[in-house]
Amino acid sequence: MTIKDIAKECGVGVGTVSRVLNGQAGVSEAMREKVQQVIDKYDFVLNQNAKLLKEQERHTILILVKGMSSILLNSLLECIQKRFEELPYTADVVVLDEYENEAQYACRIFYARKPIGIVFLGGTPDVYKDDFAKLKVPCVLISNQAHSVNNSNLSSISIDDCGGSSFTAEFLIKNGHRQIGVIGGELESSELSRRRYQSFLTVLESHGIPFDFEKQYVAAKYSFEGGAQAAKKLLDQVPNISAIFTMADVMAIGAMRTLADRGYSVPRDISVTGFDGLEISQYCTPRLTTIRQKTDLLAEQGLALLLKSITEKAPNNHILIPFEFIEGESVSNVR
Amino acid sequence: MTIKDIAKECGVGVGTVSRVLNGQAGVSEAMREKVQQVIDKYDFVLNQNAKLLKEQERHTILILVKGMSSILLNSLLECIQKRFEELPYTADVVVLDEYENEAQYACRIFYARKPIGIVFLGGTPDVYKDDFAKLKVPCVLISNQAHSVNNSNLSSISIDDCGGSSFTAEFLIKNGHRQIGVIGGELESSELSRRRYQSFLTVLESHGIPFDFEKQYVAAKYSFEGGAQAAKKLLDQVPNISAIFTMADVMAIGAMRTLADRGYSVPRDISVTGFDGLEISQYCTPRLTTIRQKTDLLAEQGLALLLKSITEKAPNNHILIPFEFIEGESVSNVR
DNA sequence: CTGTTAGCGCTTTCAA
DNA sequence: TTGAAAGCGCTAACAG
Repeated sequence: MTIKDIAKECGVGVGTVSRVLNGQAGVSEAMREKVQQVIDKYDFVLNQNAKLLKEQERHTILILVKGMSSILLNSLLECIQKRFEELPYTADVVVLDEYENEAQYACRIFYARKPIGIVFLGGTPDVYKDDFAKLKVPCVLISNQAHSVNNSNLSSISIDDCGGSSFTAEFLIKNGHRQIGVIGGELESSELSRRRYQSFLTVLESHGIPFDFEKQYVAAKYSFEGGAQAAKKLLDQVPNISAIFTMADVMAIGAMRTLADRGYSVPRDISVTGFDGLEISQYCTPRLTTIRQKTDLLAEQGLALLLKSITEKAPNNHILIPFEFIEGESVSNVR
Repeated sequence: MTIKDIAKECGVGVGTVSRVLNGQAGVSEAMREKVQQVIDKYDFVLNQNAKLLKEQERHTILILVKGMSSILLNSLLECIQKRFEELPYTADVVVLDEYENEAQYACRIFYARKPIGIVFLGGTPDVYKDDFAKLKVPCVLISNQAHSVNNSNLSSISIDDCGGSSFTAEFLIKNGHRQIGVIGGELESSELSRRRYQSFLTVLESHGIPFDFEKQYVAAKYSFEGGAQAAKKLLDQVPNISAIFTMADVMAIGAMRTLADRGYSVPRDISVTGFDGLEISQYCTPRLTTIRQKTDLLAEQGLALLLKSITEKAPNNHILIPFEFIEGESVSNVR
């Protein structure tokens, strides 16, 4: 069933049918109705490939999701999908493995699919800097900063990592904690982790609190298991910590698991803080004290950024979203 | 940049370039190399739309995900994506809102995109029975049963709900529980919930344990918040329960949150069981006693089912995957 | 082994 | 307001 068949059945030309299907002007009301009836009769839908081939495909926005395992990205994706319902664009979702080079992938797919823009959900511009620099369509990276990539097509929007880390540090110190362990990502490979660590450290230093990186910082994967393993190492290296600052809720939950297994009570014996503010963080016991990423804002404004680049050729932009502190029950006052 | 440009630069016909690009036989080694060089030089990639238009798009398998919020579907999607790397098909992922009619959507998109098969991740065949019956390509529903839909194109693979529920019921009873609350889905609209409830009930009855549906069953959404709210209602209606059987880990976690807030200790005061065996279930405190869905098996075999329908025109099939019981720490022995 | 060519289904001029 | 016709970039059948 093609547009031709519909045209034949109506006894009109394909042009007319096309116009009706696309809601374009230049068709008499009577004719429009007649054609629409046949279309409805067969539940006819245009062949997207032919349509896009002809139109040079300028309606698709590619959404590259880096690793489905992150709960944060999921809620982000959900928000974005919702926004697309009102948009005159089609969202094409592609899920990449965690270890793939998302920028390179984006470059390749760009030639093949000619999207009008690309949304990166998650992604590590610091790792694939060179490939990110090659992007030739408006792009936006949501949930991480892309300052360091020198590409006028690439915008980014992310939480104020530094603010969140500093605030948490101040909060812990205010509550009397001075022996604090930190669980985060690999500092060499993750700019994000570096930012969060540095801000945290700076606050400690400003309070004259020493920090022995070798012992008190443990690198881990951003996962439950990563957090659990890291906590073990941390406890072994620094048995007398009173608090653990983690760079992700999943890590915090993993760490709390380890603490429970070793007989520690959170927050009575050891306090724990998270980062992200996932839904689960307010349902686990104890509720996590954490920094919430406003996923709806991230999604909304990130998309807006991209659309502005597309429609108004606005220059790229790097936005920082303010963090929100959630005081749960996982930090105790040890003063 | 099109295949024509490449051909021109090489001084050959488009046919030759096409053959090289698609790795087809019938090109001399020398020519192949020469063409490949130009292709590499420009990082040329075929226009998918043109290719698919011509080929009548028989390479795409559509993956319809019903609601991104379910952690279970996420891990399922991840497994499936991984499998596709070895497959000669392209996966097209579409995420639908929770309240959309996935079967109707599938029918529509079928006309437009002509996928060779469709994977439903999540979905409620009992609700959209009529639309599921209309599907005209091989389809597989993963994570729910589609027995009730009379459609020879539709296969399904899901966990043995009944077995899982019965086993949990026996386990609770063995541990001395007789006043058990149940938190599940709306029985009127969810066949899945009905199955799980019925099996549970049957075991209770076989042990001569009474169950007052009005008071002891609370319907809720499959979410943290749903579980939390339902638990409140349950506690109000039946203050003397010693255990709560939930139909999802997220519900169980939500329920445990409520229990903690009301001062109950799990499992000392009240036991709780989950369903799904999500990763988080083994990181929360206490670890959940639950029924694990083997997502890798579901994904693997579900996809195999679909491929068999596609390549060998195998008849549809409804498979039940055995459940796995995970004994966590959320059930106490009250004998 | 290689080049030429006829469409795939659609949109969009251009003429009528 | 309508229909006819020219491609969009590609594959595959056919001819050389």
